[in-house]
Amino acid sequence: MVQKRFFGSSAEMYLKTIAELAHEREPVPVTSVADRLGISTVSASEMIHRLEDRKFVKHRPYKGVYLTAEGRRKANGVIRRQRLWECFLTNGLGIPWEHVHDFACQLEHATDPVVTEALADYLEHPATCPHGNPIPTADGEMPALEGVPLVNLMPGEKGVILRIHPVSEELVKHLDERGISPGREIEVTEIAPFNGPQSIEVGDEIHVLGREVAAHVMVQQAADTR
Amino acid sequence: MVQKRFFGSSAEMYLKTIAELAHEREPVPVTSVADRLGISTVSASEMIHRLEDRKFVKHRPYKGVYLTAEGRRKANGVIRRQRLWECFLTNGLGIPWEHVHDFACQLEHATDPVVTEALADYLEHPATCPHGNPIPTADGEMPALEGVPLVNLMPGEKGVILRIHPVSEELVKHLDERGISPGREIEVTEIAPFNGPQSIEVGDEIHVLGREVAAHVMVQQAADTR
DNA sequence: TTATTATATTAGGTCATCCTTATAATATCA
DNA sequence: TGATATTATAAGGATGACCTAATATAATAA
Ligand SMILES: [Mn+2]
Ligand SMILES: [Mn+2]
Ligand SMILES: [Mn+2]
Ligand SMILES: [Mn+2]
Repeated sequence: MVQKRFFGSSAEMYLKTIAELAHEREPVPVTSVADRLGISTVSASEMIHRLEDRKFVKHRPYKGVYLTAEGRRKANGVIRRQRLWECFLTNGLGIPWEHVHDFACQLEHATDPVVTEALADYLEHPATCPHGNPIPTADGEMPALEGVPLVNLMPGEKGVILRIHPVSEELVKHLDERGISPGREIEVTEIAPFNGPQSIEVGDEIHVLGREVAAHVMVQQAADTR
Repeated sequence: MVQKRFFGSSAEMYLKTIAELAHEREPVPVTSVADRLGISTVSASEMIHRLEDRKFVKHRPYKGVYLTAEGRRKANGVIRRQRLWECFLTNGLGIPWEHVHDFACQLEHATDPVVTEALADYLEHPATCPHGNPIPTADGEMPALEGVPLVNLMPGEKGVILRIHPVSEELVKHLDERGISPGREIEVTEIAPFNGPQSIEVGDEIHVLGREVAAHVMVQQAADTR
C-alpha cells in the first residue's frame, strides 16, 4: 500500500492553474480556472469548495479564488516538478521544447519528493525551464518574475525574450514556428491600428503576432538608446 | 484536454501484477492478485470483470485469470516503463536500487510512449533493470527468463545471482542487507531440515534465507565441476 | 461422498471527479 | 436604477475504484 494522499492529480492541477492565473489577475475568477482546465464551472466550483475545506484556497463569491500560503506552497511544488521534468525531457532526452509541457504535466503528479530533489541535483539546479519560466525552490518559493509583456512594447522598442507563459502546447508551437524562444532578440516594427496585431522582427524575419499571443510572451526590454 | 484513456493507473497495476504472477502459476488466482495489490477480493473480482469486458484478460471461474495477447502487450508496456525508470533512477539519479521500485511504480503510469522511447535511447537500451529483470521490447515482448530459483539449489551447489523477482521494496531491502544482488556469486552451504531455510555464502559471509525469500531469487547455476 | 475450504457473487455502501439543466444571486453597464 | 450578463448553487446523474457483510457455488480432501 502506498501512502494515502489527500488529493490526486486533479486537485494538483487546480492549484497549479490558480497559481499560474494569479499572475495575470487576483483573485482568480472561477470561470477562468474552469476554462483553462477544460472543465465545467459547476465542477470547478465543487472542487474549489473542497480545496477551501482543506485550506488550500480562499474563495470570495463573485470575485474569485486566492491561494492560501499552504496552497501556494503546494502549487509551487507541482510547478517545480513540472519544470524540472521539462528540463530533463529537453536537455536530457532531446525532446523538442514545444512538446515537453504536456509530458511533464503527467509526470509532475507521479514524482516523489526524493526523486524531485535527486533530479534537481542531476540537472544542477537550473534556474528556469526551457520556456524561460523560473523553477520554484525546494521549499515552495517562486522566484520573482522578471520582464514585461511583449504586447506592451511600442514600435521601435527592442528587447530579449525572457519567457513564455505556460498556457498550452499550441501556444508554444505557434511561437516556435515564428522563431520566438527565450534568449532571442526582437524588435517591434509595427502595431496595426485598432489594437491590432504586432509585427515583430526576429533575426532577419518579421512575424505578426496577435495581441492575445503577445500577452503571453515576456521580454526584458532594452534600454532606449535611440 | 488530454486524450481520454480507457483505464487509469489502477487497471495498469492489475495487468502488471497478473503478468508478474503468471510466471509462478497460470492461470493466476484472483485471490493472489488481490493479495499482491492489497485490495479486497471483491474489488479485484470487479476490476477483473472490467478488464475482461475490454478483452485484456480471460477469467476462468474458480481457476484464475489469463492475460490475452492484448493484455500481455499492455502489461509488458507498463513493465517496460517501470524498469526503464528504475535504470534512470539508479544509474542517472543515484537513488539506491532498493528504493527505486516504488518510485518507478508511480512514474510508469504517467509516461507517454514518446518519453518512454526517448528514455530507452538515453539509457542506451539496457537489457535489464537494476534488479536483473529483463526489460520488455518497445512492441511489448518480454524476453525469455533465464535462471532457476535459488531455493532449488542443494547444499554445495553454486551460482550467480541473475535477478530478484519484483515483489516488494521490503524483499529487495532484506536481500540487499544480506549482500544479495545481481551478479554476486553464491554457494548454498546448508539447508536446515524439515524444509528449513538455506544458508548462503556470499563473498565471505554466510546468510540465512527463508524459503519464501529464496524462491524470489533467480540464479544461473554453475556447472557442477565437482 | 460428504464436509470443509476456496472462490465468486450479491447487496449496499463511500469517495473523488466529472457531467447537464435549471434556478438564484450578484455585478455591472447603460 | 433597472436590465443584462456573470457567477453561484441546487438537483440529479455517471464512472472508476475502492469497502464490508452475507450468501452461493465449485473444488478438494477426508
Ligand atoms: Mn499536470
Ligand atoms: Mn515550461
Ligand atoms: Mn505502478
Ligand atoms: Mn526492477
